[in-house]
Amino acid sequence: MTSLKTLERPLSLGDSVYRSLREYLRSGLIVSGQPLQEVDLAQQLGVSRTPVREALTRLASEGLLASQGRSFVVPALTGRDVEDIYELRLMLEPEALRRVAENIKEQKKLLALRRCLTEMRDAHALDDAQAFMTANYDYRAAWMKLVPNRKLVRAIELYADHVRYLRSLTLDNRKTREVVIHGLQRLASALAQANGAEAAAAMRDHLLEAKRILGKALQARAKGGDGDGPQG
Amino acid sequence: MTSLKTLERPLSLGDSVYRSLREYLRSGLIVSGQPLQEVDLAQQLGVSRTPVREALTRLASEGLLASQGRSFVVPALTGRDVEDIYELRLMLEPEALRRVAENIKEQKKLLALRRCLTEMRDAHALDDAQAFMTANYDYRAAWMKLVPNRKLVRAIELYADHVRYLRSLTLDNRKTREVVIHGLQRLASALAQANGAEAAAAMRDHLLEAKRILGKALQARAKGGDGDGPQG
DNA sequence: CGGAGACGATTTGTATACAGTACACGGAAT
DNA sequence: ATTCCGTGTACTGTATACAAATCGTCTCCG
Repeated sequence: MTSLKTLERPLSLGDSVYRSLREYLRSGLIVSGQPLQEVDLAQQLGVSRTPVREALTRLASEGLLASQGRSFVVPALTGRDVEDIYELRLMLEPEALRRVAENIKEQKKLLALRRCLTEMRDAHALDDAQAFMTANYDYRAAWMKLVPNRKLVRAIELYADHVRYLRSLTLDNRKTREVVIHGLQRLASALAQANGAEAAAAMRDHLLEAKRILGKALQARAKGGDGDGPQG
Repeated sequence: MTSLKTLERPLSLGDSVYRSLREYLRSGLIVSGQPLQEVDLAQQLGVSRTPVREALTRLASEGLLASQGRSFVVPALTGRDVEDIYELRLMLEPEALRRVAENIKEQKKLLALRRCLTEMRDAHALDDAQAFMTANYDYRAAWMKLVPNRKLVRAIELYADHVRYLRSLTLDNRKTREVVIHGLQRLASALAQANGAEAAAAMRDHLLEAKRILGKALQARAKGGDGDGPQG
């Protein structure tokens, strides 16, 4: 036998709560405003405060929650935060894809990527924004799996999720989705050709474009809202 | 009054334990091998298991501990890990310093940096490796404080500490310390001139050099040891 | 003599109880 | 009427008790 995958143990309540809360945060179901109270969450999830506390601690340590006074709150992303996150992503993700392109051994590994692209195209044809976003994140997960440097993966994951729910603001738009598909097609081609420089450039352009569109969407929303940031 | 610093509340036991353990890990006082047992740690620190557990969870979530079976252990850094970490640092730290150089408003902010350099030189003259390392990390903390992008800072901090205690292997060497001083002098000059490109290049060369020397030291140690990695 | 199974001990996972603190609400005094 | 102070409530921080699971050891059987 060569390498056995460590079989997943029946994950603990702490882990379950962590995953649930994380998913709620990503999807925007828990928004900033109400302070996250341990007893509340515990009752809603049907567990005691202990695993809830553990999950909150972990989330805070990853920056998905901020401590305010004694309790945790969902931090409101400012325009500055978004700028910072994209600056960081521009440092990491193009380089990560360069490494992927240079490490492609068999084209087989790119199959999943192509499949996600197809799903995105289908969803776009059906004008299904939700399915499009799902396929979009699957695409992302697919190439992230190919990054050989695991520390790099962790660093990317540290912040990519933070703007995830914001993308729903922009991917509702038909034109935006077309631009995204085009960019990711270019990226997939570069990977298929094992062209590291082109893959990096494609990702760079994709991120710049995403940031530009997101910036415009946030500005438009701020004009209609209270103007203290993208998230209220 | 303009802006009052939020006075630090008497930090909780959970935080205290977290800081203590983190410091022990950094200094190499807790090494991999013995599994970290909650009751043990709790008794040694004079607290109950609850805050210990909280601290362990946080450390694990930051990658400073790994879960093995049910308990946490100090992960052994492999040669591959070191490679990955330096690859990541090369992506982030030169760019961070480019931003610092481009954001220098007043030379006053560089005073702390110069002071640390002086301390390093003094320590080197006295052949005090310990003081040299301390000054070295103060230097690092000084420029990190000037990085405008806080998300970038967090990403850098994610892994910089992981190889920290390994540096003691190399900074014992006189010649190494000279090289380090030279590199950081070059960096300070670039910052003083607000030359972003030169600052980035200086940091890049510094990291490459540090990685090269560390690699050699690890190889030498592996030859004498059991060869399963830098940390036993 | 070796292996397998069972039992016991040790350790983690979870719940709950208790203590301390901060915040809010109300009353009284200026 | 407003402000300050006091009391009460609600929440977090910590400890401890309890449950479940895993690991080691010992014994018994093949």
